[in-house]
Amino acid sequence: MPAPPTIKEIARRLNISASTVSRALHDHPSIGLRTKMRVQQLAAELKYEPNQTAIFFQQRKTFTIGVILPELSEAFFSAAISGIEDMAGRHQYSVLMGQSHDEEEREKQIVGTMKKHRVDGLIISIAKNTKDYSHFVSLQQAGIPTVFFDRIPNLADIHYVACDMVSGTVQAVKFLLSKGHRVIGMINGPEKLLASRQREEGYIKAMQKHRLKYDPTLVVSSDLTREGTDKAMSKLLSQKRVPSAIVAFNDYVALDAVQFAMKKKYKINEDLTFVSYANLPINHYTAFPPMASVEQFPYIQGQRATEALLEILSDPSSPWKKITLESQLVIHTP
Amino acid sequence: MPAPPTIKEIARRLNISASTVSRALHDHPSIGLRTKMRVQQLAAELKYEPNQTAIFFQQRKTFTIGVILPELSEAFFSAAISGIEDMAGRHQYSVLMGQSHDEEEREKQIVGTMKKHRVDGLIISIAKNTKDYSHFVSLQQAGIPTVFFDRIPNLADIHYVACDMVSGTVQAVKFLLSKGHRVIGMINGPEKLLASRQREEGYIKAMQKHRLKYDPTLVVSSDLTREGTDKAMSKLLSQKRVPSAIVAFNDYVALDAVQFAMKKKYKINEDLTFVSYANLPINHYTAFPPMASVEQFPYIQGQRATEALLEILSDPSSPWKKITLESQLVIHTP
DNA sequence: TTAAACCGTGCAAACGTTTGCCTATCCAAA
DNA sequence: TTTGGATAGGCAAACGTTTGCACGGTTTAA
Repeated sequence: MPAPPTIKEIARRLNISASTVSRALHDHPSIGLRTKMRVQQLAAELKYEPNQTAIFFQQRKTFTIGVILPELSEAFFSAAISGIEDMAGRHQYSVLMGQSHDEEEREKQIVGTMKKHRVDGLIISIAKNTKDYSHFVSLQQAGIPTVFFDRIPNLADIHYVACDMVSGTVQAVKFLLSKGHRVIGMINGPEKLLASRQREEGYIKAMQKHRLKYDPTLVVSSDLTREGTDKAMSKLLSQKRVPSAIVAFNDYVALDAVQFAMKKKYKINEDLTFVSYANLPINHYTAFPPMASVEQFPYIQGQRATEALLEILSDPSSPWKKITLESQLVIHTP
Repeated sequence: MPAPPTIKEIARRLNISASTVSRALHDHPSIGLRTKMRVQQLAAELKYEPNQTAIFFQQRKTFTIGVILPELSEAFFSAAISGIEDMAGRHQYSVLMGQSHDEEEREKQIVGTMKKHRVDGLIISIAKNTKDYSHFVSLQQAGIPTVFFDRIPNLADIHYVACDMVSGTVQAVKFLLSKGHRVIGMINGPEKLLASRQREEGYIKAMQKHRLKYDPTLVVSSDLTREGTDKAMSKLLSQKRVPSAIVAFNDYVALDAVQFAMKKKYKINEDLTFVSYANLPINHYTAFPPMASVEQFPYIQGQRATEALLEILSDPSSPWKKITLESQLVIHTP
């Protein structure tokens, strides 16, 4: 491993100055054709590659964006990161990765690393139990543009990309109504989550539009564990008005709920129809998938977040990006 | 965004030299306690953060490892990258990501970017249709240690981590034999793949151990598309000896095969038992998952690859790492 | 009392690249 | 012959940090 060739080296060999070499390599107009050729040829011969670390340092810019996600191995996030990487790559940006494992401490630490690496900007989906936002504020102070994505903190002036669950939920409930269901249950998530509130809002909205009265006992909440879902299900199925269809908070919940219902001898999607929110790529394959899923387009969200960030980077005075994608019901045709 | 504080700035304010500040910040023994304190206090006040880009440049080391994978959104790879990130993070390394989308061109381009970024080392799972390895050779020339992982190129002197499918296949076939199956089919992948050869080898080995003769007509191959799998299945099910159990190349193939079999009114895991190789995290949830899966531990593979790379980085003279993990049969208890 | 040892600090170079400004040469127009 | 403008290229500083070496001062041992 001989030291890689540098501009200086080329300059020395050609008996010209480093600045000339640099300009020649960049096709600067004030360099004569002769020298330009000589430089470029020698550079090719030596397989010269610019030392980006030097350039990053000198330009105070790294052409790198940091991405902090809760869990890289979750289908939703890995789709998102795929979108991020594609869009970033298309614009010659690199992607630095970190996963918080939904822990606030780790998240703060990664933010620190990213800051030290002098990433040009960040895309973050915050950890579940992050309560303190000081590390995000410090990013603002440091002048590192940040686009939040999917899980966004409750702060005033931020850029974000998120997916509105209201519209998707309205579609989901309407779909069930159109299939003749009149008693529709919902297994929602923890009440403090924005995602939960949006789902409930959509549920109510759809019912009202159809001039049906909203029965709160049909909306139960699960802590998203299997036990929580089992509890929610047994509550739902033991009430006076037993639903003929259920909207589940997400695919994991739906699958738990399906298993519960199967144990109770319900015929899935006959006695009891399920609709869910997609995070698993499996509907194709499961024997009793939900009949329809509200799709959140993680890949596209990732792309849009990256796009937004790149725009901010090229125009730092650009206004707050508040991008909301519409979720959309996808009906599974078996 | 005022310019972030630098060592120079601290030095100026304290009327001492930059070198003293640098040393004080690093707890260098030759700096007096008084100055050390003063420096560290001011640094804290100013929220000084070392400019890593300067350090990277100066140290010719970036504490960054590059990862190039075919597809970030595939469950197998996203699990792997999770392992990589965890292990890297534990050692204060960052991870730079790239996905090749299984295209040779893109792969080469990413290798170039990684080189320019001066990553300390690389972990690569090569693209399906990469035929030309020159970009990998150039990495060697540039002195960038590279650990290949799962999909490894056919080159002599390389580091790699892979998972041996032979042992897992032997276990899988044994498992089926122990369940009383005597006619066991296999849907294998394209014959040129190492992965396919290993599966067949395992199949034969297991049969021989049980003094059963190897019937080649029971091993058919699919191009891994649904159509290919359907074709393979219909071949398998229309022969004289119809298998009562099938070993499928992977989960995707297995699920396609299951659907095919269901259409033909087979009762899954009763008339026809399936065993597969895991790449989906869904066995828990599917109604008719394979009865068992050969697990390849992508997360662990990722970790081990990273471990290996870190060792190489700390001891560049270390010998070629050729790490083979044993695959292992996991029996799904419903 | 002198020399040696030690302590705390500063100097300056180096890492590779870019860029504002200056200079030298040449040619043409006045 | 002077002026003036291209044209082609060099100088040097700057980015922030680290580190080998030297320096002046104080203490310690002989």
